[in-house]
Parts: sequence; C-alpha cells; structure tokens
Amino acid sequence: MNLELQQFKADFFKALAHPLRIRIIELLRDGDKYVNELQTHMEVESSIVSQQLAILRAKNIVVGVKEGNKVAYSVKDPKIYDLLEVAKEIFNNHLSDTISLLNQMNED
Amino acid sequence: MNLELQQFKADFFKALAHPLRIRIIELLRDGDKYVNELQTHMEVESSIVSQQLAILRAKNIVVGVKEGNKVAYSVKDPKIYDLLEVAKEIFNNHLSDTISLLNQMNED
DNA sequence: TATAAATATAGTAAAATTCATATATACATT
DNA sequence: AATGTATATATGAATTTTACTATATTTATA
Repeated sequence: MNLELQQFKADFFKALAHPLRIRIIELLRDGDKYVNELQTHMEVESSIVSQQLAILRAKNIVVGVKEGNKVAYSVKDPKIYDLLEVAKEIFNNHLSDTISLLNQMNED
Repeated sequence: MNLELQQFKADFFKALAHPLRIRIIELLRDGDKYVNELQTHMEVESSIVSQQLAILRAKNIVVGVKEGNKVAYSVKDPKIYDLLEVAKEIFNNHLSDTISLLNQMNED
C-alpha cells in the first residue's frame, strides 16, 4: 500500500536524522536567526551550517529570507516542535525502561 | 546544550528514515505480527525484513518475542504512532502549501 | 574600486547505509 | 536422526551521507 507516501515520510525523517539539523531546528525555536548566529551557537564551520540548512530547505522544513548581507532563517511549520516533543517523551520512556532494567539486575 | 538528547533524537529519526521500516511500524499498528506475516505484506526477501527489524530492535522501537518456531514483533512504545500522526499533519500542511502555490502560479 | 564579510556551492575522501546473496541457528515434523 | 521452515547474521558491492577544503557570489564598507 501507498509506497510513495512511505517514501515521502522516510525522506522527511531523514531530513531530521542528524544532530546538527536537530540543533538548528531547536535554536530556531527561540526565534529567527541569521546563519552566523546559528554558527556561533553550533561551533562548526559556517559551510557546514549552510550545508545542513540547504538540506532542511530542500525538505521545506526551514525558509531563509535575505536581509541585506545576511539570511534570516525560520522554521516553516511550528508543528515540527510537537514532533520533537513526542520524540523527547519516547526518549524519557526509553530511559526509564533502561534504568529499571539496571535496578532489576542489581537486585539479583 | 543537551547534545546527548539531540544525538538520540537524530538516531531515532534515522531509524525511521527508511520506507520499509515505516511500513513495518505501520503494519504493527494493527497488532503484533510474525516476521513471515510482515514479509508477505511487504513483498521483499525475508532476510531484508530481518535486517530492517534488527535496526528497529537496536533502537528499541520494536521487540521480538520467540514463540516456538516464530518470532512475534510488536512496537515497544505506542507513542511512536503519535509521532507518525504529527508527521502526517506536517505533510498535509506542506502539501496544501504546494497546492496553493501551484494555483497561484496558474492564476498569473 | 578594492577589500572584507556573510552565505552558498563544488569537489572529494572517508564513513555509513542499502540490497542481495550466502550461511547459520533454532525449532518442528517426519 | 534427518529434513524442512522460520529467522537471523555475515559478507561484499553499490550508493549515499558526511566532513572537510576550496571557491564563488552577493552585499557592505573603506
């Protein structure tokens, strides 16, 4: 069934499947930022930031608007933060599973 | 800032970044399934299914329970379906953006 | 105009992922 | 015990992604 839609979803998740791209999205949560502002927070070469932004742009996750010298980036659909929120909840569940497993092991 | 969590999120999304793995998760939504059941729905070699299941297992997204000859798989944390649901909403927004853009272009 | 600053892109080597095939392991049945 | 079935893993080739470096493009400023 609907293989094309599954491919589309996979591509979308692939766009999020990199720590620097997650970082960019989370930085943009506090408001639009210029590339250099992103860079100083991320502590990597500016070309790397541009590359990752290009990937996010290609998947329509962020948009860049030129303002003179600079380019201001913003997240296109704020629902993406709901997505990250759910991911965090899953992370927490996963973590508490791991912890209780460790506790169990120590009881023996 | 929380680099570890960003890495987790990235890894997690990476686990979802493949159409067959999306397919598996969606198939498991209707209830636990044996590998061969998954396979007949997916129309790929069984070794491919196993490989993809191994990836999902490694990221703690699914669990397999041995039942005699077979292994029954289930999704570990149903919250993952919340995630897919939010993703779908984002696609729909994106899609309707694209459509209205196309309409605009036709008006000119 | 020449130079600097900000951003983007091209090229490339290394690393990771995918897919196919072959092999291994565990359980069931005869 | 021997064979068949279900699942998992190993291996390797092809492809994709990443990270780095160099270069290009646009705008601002001396």
